[in-house]
Amino acid sequence: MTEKQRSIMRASIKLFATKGFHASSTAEIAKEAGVAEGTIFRHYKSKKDILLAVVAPVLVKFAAPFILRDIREIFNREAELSVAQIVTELYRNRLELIEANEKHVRILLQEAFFHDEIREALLSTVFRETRTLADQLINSRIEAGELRPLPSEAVFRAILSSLIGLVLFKHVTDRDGFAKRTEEEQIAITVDILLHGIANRP
Amino acid sequence: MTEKQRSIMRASIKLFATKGFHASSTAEIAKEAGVAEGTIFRHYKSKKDILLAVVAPVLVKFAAPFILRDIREIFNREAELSVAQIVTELYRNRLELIEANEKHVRILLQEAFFHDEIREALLSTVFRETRTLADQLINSRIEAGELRPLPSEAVFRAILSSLIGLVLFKHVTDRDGFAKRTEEEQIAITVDILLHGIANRP
DNA sequence: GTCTATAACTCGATAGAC
DNA sequence: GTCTATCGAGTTATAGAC
Repeated sequence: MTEKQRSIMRASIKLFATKGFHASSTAEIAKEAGVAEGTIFRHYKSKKDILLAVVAPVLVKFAAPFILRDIREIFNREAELSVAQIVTELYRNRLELIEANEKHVRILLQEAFFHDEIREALLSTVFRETRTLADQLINSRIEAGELRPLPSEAVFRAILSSLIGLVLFKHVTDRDGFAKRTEEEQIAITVDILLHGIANRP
Repeated sequence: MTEKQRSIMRASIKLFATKGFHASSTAEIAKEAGVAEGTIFRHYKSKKDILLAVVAPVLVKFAAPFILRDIREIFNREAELSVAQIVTELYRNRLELIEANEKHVRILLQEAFFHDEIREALLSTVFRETRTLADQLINSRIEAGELRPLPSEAVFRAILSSLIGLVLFKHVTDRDGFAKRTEEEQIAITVDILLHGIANRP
């Protein structure tokens, strides 16, 4: 990857995140990146290629760390971690990752509306793989009596919904300035509600 | 509003929802609407005008009271209904509304990513008012001992998160064909988990 | 229907690295 | 001398505009 290429990536991320893919012209990208327009097409065979190049690393990032790599480990070791602990760590980890990759996430979600490839990639990597691993964990914890005997699909949905809620509300309330509680407290309350919802009572 | 104008609106909504604003040309809109391209510019001074000056305000102004009306209605009967019943009805009602206005919802969400005006309008009308109404209900039910003494913000987030989860999963699993349960069952399980999470034990 | 701008994209020329 | 990254004028199609 040459310096120019990195520059094209940086410019594309900036423009796609703020104006969207369709509204950003290759001429703008070239200008923002400080390269000739032709240079863009030496490296990417089409404008859409730039988009996919921007989005791909994020998909990998979100599919790979923690949950996909470590959950199986945790699960196989008959872990000493409770579901509450796992979910808390999961939420922390995801919020951090989203914050660190905010622009990329924006682009990914925005363009998932329009491009089948991106939507499909998102579903088949992040979603499906996560779901498969989560199902194993959930079912084993149900058998162990830690969780209520609910359909694992519903439990998965509850866990993911709470995470999405945390992310959305963070952005909404941040901008409003009426978030009095710290993020750590928000996570704690959310996990408390979630666990009351899915766990067996002691 | 003339018949042609209505036709342009209808065509715009259809195209914007499926391809997005930038990917839809005025030529396409004209063709879809069965009018000459020039007609569009007699009514709207630019393409963006169709979106901002017409589509967005119409959506927000007409959608907001409509959305809130049902919520108010449901909340007004609150005395006789349990939180579980209220939330169940709310979810049914919202899912129905979203299904019936899928295209409008898509445009709103898509454009909310890019246009501050739309995002702000959504937040300051639908979101804030709903939140105010919900807060009253939640706090009164906490005082009555029906709900656990949690911050109403967190309870509101839990209720809304579950709804968002239902909507998202509906679209994902629909396309996957692995939704075995009916929507009514999905709602019931979701409400069950939610209520276990936020309600006091009997 | 027509005009003008601009979109994505091409390609021959160039220049420095080895 | 060849190779590879780069440039940027040039091409073609189509956009918005009226």
